[in-house]
Amino acid sequence: MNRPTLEAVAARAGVGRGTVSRVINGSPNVSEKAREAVQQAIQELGYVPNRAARALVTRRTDTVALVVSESEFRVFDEPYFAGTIRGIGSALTETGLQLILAMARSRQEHARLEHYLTGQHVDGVLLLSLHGDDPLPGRLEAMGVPTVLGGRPVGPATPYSYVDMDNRAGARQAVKHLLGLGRGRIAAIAGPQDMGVGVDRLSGYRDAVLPTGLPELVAYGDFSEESGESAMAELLAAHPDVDAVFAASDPMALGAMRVLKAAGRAIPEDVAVIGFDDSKAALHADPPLTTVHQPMEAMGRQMALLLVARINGEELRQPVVILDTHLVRRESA
Amino acid sequence: MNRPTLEAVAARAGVGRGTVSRVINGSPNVSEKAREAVQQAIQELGYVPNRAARALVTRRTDTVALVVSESEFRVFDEPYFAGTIRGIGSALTETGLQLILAMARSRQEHARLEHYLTGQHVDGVLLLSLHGDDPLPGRLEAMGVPTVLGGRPVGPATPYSYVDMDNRAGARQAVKHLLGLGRGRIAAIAGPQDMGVGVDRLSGYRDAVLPTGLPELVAYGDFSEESGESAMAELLAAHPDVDAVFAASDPMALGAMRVLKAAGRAIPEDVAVIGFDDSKAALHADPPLTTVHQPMEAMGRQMALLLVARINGEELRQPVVILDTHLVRRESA
DNA sequence: AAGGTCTTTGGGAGCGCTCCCACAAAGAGT
DNA sequence: ACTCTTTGTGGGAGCGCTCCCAAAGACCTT
Repeated sequence: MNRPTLEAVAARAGVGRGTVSRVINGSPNVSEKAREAVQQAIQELGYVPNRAARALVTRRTDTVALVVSESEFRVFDEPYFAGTIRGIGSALTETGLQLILAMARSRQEHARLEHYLTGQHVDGVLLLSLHGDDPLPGRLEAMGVPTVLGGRPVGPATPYSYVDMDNRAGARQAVKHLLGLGRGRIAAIAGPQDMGVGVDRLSGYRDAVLPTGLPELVAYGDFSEESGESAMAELLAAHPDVDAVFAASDPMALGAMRVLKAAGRAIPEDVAVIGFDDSKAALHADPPLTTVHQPMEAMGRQMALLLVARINGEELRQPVVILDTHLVRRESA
Repeated sequence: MNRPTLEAVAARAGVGRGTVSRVINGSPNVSEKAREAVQQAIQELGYVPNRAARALVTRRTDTVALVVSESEFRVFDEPYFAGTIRGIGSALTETGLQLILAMARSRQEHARLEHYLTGQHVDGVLLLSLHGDDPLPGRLEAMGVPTVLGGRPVGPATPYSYVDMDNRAGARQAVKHLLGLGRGRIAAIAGPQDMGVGVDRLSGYRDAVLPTGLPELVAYGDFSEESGESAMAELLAAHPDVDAVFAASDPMALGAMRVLKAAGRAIPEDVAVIGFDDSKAALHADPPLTTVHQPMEAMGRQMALLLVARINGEELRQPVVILDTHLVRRESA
């Protein structure tokens, strides 16, 4: 039952440890004959290198962590999560790295997690949907742990590398579409303003509305369906004449639609609605929700690729990647 | 920048390596004085044990893998996934184990994954929603890797340990509720019959229908919304007089509802609908979907706990855990 | 006071690997 | 023929930890 070691392979192949190691790590300076002998021995013995032993000497664990911290614990429920993790997974398997899922709910678990991540247990860290000025990325980078964020962090010119959607352009395009429909009382249900996504999607709305001289009607939510409902109720109370809504997330748009319907407004006749995410739920909504598509799987892939490049110490021309978004027209607007 | 080693801590505390190791691992035979000195040194140096070094000698990695294989890659989209992983995460952090997410899309990645998992890189494996007679759990156990399944595997009396919902009882209860409503043409949209869940939920339906002498009207789906739509269409064509539907998953129930509405049937007046999952979407459906609740987070926790127990070599009286399900009555039935 | 037991301690050995140095073998140049 | 490379190879050292053994103390007994 005991797994064979490098030494066993060497003995079997009639070579030294060094040669076996070279074959395994693809060193060029190995004779064809030796390589074949080693490969056969590996095959016969079913040899699998011991990661721990390798990690001990190389000081690399070939492992990266995807951190899901307390406030974003519900990411699992969110439509974008599946795509992102899929992208991360596919990019990572290609490079042979392992993905560990690090979760932290309480504050003390958070501290423990930071301790763990900085304690040479992972080669790099992937951080999803950061809120506010979370100190984690700064601490990690300070300890020499490469970190890549998913979504622009708030604050001016942070030094972190990240992958993000072009949220601003997407929002702008959505609102311009509403404008093109002849709507004149366009409201926005914005996301949390302590997140880059939240800020950027609202900026996009403003970009489109400002030049027209039309009023800015804004309510805030936290991307959840419930918050979309209350924001819509608020909007409806303050501006009964609203004729279009741009919601910064699909769940919020869905919540808004529910409230609008309950208030007797026809969609899109009375009020046009556009969401953001291009989630599955948007497609199945009634009426199907016009929304802004964002390439989630690509984002995951890019995050992983960026991280791998940084782990390998490559000089990055571009530590930031921005992915295109575009409007998907359906029936709600 | 170099992280301190055990030896550094020992030197600082004025004790030997052995004593530091004992303190870290909570050995009882350490004097109070030594323990304090060591703890302070650890604090001052910010010492974090090197996992690789420890793993090398203990032959334990303190890591378990959650395998998400090709066919179930969409689990990320499924409502039950979030709860399960949450439960796994919370149970695991308590025990200090790390969770690695192992994904395999293609067949060859699958082979590589098996190689990896059996190659002493993880202490145990968690397998979600197995299809058919997947050879993976058998291979893993044969190689001495403890494995716990989420959901009963098909086939009579497999030797694996697993955690499952009482799917049969839940389904039976749902159908009995339909019967209690006076419905007499109750159809089932069953899940894949190569999965325990699929089989059991259909059995529950039969348990309730059989004694009544009413006809069994069954169509099959794969738990997805789309499959629910086509199954419902099929059912409607074959049995236009159907007055109730029990779907083996919420997405299928939602798909069925869409088709029913399109066919002009009122829910629940013309056709009552019950789903299974108690997902968030069920709550927000129109009308709110009556469904069978299953404790997903508890399932995740139990899976993790079972695995940990097996890893620690505990003698298990009960290598199988079945969790209760119950009907949640809303407006669709 | 001497011998016993139990607790606590330090440190050698060794886990399986990579790194690197020394050296052998094979060409290449004079 | 001889040196000087170049290429390929074996194996010592050591990564940071746990295990375990021998020895030192502490505390009883008689």
